Amino acid sequence: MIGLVDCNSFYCSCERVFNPQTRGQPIIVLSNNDGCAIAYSKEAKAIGFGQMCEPFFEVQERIKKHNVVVFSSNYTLYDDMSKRVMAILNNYTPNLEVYSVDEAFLSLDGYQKYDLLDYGKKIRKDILTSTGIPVGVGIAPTKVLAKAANKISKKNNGVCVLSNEADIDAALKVFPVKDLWGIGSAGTRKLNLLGIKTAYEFKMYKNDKMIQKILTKTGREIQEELRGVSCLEMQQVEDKEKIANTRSFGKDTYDKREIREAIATFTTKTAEKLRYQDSVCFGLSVFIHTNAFKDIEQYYGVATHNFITGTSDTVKMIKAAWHVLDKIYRPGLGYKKGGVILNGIVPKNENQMNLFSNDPDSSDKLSEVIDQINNRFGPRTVKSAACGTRQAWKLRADYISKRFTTNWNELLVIS
DNA sequence: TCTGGGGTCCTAGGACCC
DNA sequence: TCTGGGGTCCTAGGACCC
Repeated sequence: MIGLVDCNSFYCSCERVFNPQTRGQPIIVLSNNDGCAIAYSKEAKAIGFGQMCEPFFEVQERIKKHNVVVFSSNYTLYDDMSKRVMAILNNYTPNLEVYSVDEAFLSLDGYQKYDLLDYGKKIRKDILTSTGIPVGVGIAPTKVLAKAANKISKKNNGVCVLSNEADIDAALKVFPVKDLWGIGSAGTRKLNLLGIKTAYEFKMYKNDKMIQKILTKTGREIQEELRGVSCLEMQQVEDKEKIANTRSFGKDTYDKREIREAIATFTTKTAEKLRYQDSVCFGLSVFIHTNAFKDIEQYYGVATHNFITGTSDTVKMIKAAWHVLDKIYRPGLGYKKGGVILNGIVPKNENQMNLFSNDPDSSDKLSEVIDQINNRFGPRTVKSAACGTRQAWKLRADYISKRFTTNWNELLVIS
């Protein structure tokens, strides 16, 4: 059996832990740059919010009208709360797969001898009392079914166990196919054309070749999982194959120097993430983008630099990124978005050395020391001057909460 | 005025090789 | 007039997830 534990309205719940006066009030959390609403508490959903990434300025009126509490996103806080939740879950299974910041799969093989409903309730209570975060627990024979059980649990006291065929079929008969994990809008449209509306109809649909054709291997696996055949194994934490840092700028930016600073900053962050997983990269792509929401001529510039040997050296990577930027930059345009994406990522100890290269990462030690300082004294205590000091391109965060759990200066004060 | 960010997997089709 | 066949590797783009 597999369990899926998922935090309810995770970002909102994190904010609420440190702002208990918001209990019972609708909360929304905004995306980077305060651009869109991306998370809603259940009270906010109840009064009609819930559309993913609805532009903030379009919902302003309704926010005022309903007295909705608004927060900018505070990823430092959410990441730390996530770690706390996962640490607790680790006590309940020998094999935990952290699937995202707010959910995890638990292998429960051999746990059939326990009352799984009780087990789910216990997990739920433990996390709530230890962290203040409410969660839903779904338990079933496969990942896809556990996901479905989890969704059902939210209307069902927070725990749902689907263990035998009859219970599973009864649940699937009233489960819309569009709510299945892995079936998005395109897949839903195609399945509807075949007359498939519920998860049960999908499970029973006999023409496997047709499913393979319209939904590829992914869709076939979902179908098998509905039938109780496990196709999606528990995964180990693996190194990332791509590392990105991309941002919308606070305003349209015409100044190339500002864009150079932004690109240097993005590169610095990707390099840090790269070193954190002990890897090097062979490719570094840079893109810049005009404002897609404006009725102006659009330009999307993108190009890649390939390194001869893998690197994770910030200085070398910024040089490369700037070189790419020079190639794609077109003067006279207002840029709204930019980013850096690393690819060709391999573990550092598998790095191919080039026989003729006379260009070792001289600053391996340097990067290491910078990482140590920044770990100890806070992010970007030391950084390359290329990142600039003014950072005029920076994004907005007008409603940011404090980093209650990770910064001594921002602890919650109770008076 | 204001419109997110970071990932994964799969497939088709091009480039290349013999 | 007629213009191989089969294989691998790589990448762009679509779909999906949170």
